[in-house]
Amino acid sequence: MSEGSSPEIVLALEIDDPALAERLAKLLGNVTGLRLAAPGESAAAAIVARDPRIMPDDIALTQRELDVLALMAEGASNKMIARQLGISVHTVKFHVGSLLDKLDATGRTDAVAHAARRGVIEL
Amino acid sequence: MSEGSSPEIVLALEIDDPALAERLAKLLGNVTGLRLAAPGESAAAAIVARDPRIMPDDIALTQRELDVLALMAEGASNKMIARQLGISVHTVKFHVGSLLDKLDATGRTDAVAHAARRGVIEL
DNA sequence: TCATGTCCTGGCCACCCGGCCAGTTTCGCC
DNA sequence: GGCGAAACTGGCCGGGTGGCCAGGACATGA
Repeated sequence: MSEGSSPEIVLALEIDDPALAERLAKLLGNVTGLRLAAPGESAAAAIVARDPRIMPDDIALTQRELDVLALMAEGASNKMIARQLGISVHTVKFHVGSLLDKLDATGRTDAVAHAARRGVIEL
Repeated sequence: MSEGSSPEIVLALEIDDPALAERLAKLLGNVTGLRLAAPGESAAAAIVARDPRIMPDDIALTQRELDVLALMAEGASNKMIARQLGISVHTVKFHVGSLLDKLDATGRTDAVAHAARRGVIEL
């Protein structure tokens, strides 16, 4: 069912810059034969930023925060992270709190997603 | 873009598949406010191919699960997802449970990470 | 010396999460 | 019609999470 006359081309818009993303979305929104992918939808092609200006250095993560972040990305709970790093759960929460703050995330899942998007961590 | 000047967005088309590239070029060719980059020209963004070998069929997620998963990747809580989808929190938890099971994840953060790794979702 | 920043720890608490039980409707397939 | 899958909803509850308060140790640099 994929090939044939004219199936819509699904494009994923993966631009960090909100202004550029919005302009592109508006421009591409009413192009017939083309559709922007919903979040998570698999697309035929993706629009990515040409200039990887993704990681602003004003958000500098400390080594310990990177440690915690990496384990968070593995799905580890605070307790597991504490055990792994040999520190207390309270300290883990402290670092997680800093992470949420610096990454502008609402929760640990959001933090991991943001970090992955920015290339801070590799999934 | 307050004035009617030309904040043209230059897009680089970097698709290997000639058929897809041509279709995209044709579709994007006559979109005002947008221009395809000449070879070598610096562009604001690029259109790249999306590897289509992404959805392993051994883990088949339902449409609803994909909806929930996408919102999870945005850092949404169960309550937010419920509001967004117009369903109850219990139903969201039901789908999240299925997701954790199918993706073999220990929690929602792990589920999002696994899904991203497998290409089920795009971050 | 004093200030700053990182890292570490504790308690407390409201809320969220995930797993368990139970049920309903709707849909396509045999 | 029966039957399973998907989607939906409810209650309950132990444990996890995140935000707030407090503090101390240690190194760097002004």
